[in-house]
Amino acid sequence: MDDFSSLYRALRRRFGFLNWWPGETKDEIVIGSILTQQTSWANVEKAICNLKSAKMLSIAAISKADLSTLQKLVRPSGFYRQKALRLKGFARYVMKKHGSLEGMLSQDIKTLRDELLGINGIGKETADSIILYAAEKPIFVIDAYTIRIVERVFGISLGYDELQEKIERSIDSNVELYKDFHAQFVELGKHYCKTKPVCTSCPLNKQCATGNRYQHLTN
DNA sequence: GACCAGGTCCTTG
DNA sequence: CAAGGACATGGT
Repeated sequence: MDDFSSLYRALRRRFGFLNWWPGETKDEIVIGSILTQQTSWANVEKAICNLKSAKMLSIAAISKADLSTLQKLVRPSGFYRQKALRLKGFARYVMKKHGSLEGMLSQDIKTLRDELLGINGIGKETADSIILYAAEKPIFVIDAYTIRIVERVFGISLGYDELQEKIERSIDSNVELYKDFHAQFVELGKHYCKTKPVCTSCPLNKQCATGNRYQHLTN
């Protein structure tokens, strides 16, 4: 019953092609992936806008930035002391080790992922977001919504690595598909799958659907 | 005022 | 390994 291709088609019909991070620079995508940790995108945009105005929307600029200046610029995105530190730490690491962001991103997936996970402030989701959206290499990004939705729709409860492996085995290994499917999970989650333990209004609950748990999406 | 957001890290049991 | 707290601003 775990037909991810079918779920994707249903979501795609319901929400359209979402196209996250279209035509942005790799620097902006990476910076955004750190700023968006546990934070609404609207707030992240404010911080990105501040960085852009200050000409600090690049890894090279951030690597040389003054910490308190960085804190002020990213403040709207929340956890601003922590994020300023993470951003600067990441940027300094990249410039020192690779000389440029592109240098780091051009490595193969496994090397890149292991390296990213060793940097403070970069966990699995952020590492995978950077690999998928900035490096544009096929790795499926799992987030809290993905885990919750899969629990409700398919009734299976898996951890990050297991679910990632399962989804990657279930659909084509395609960067554009991975990007959009991940975005679709988040979009669906924002509509129907908030964190409340009991979500009676959620159409994804088992009792809300019969055979096809996401039939309502296709109507 | 309560709840939540496109997580991660650190400490405990 | 699972659970719980800290980190913080802004929208509903």
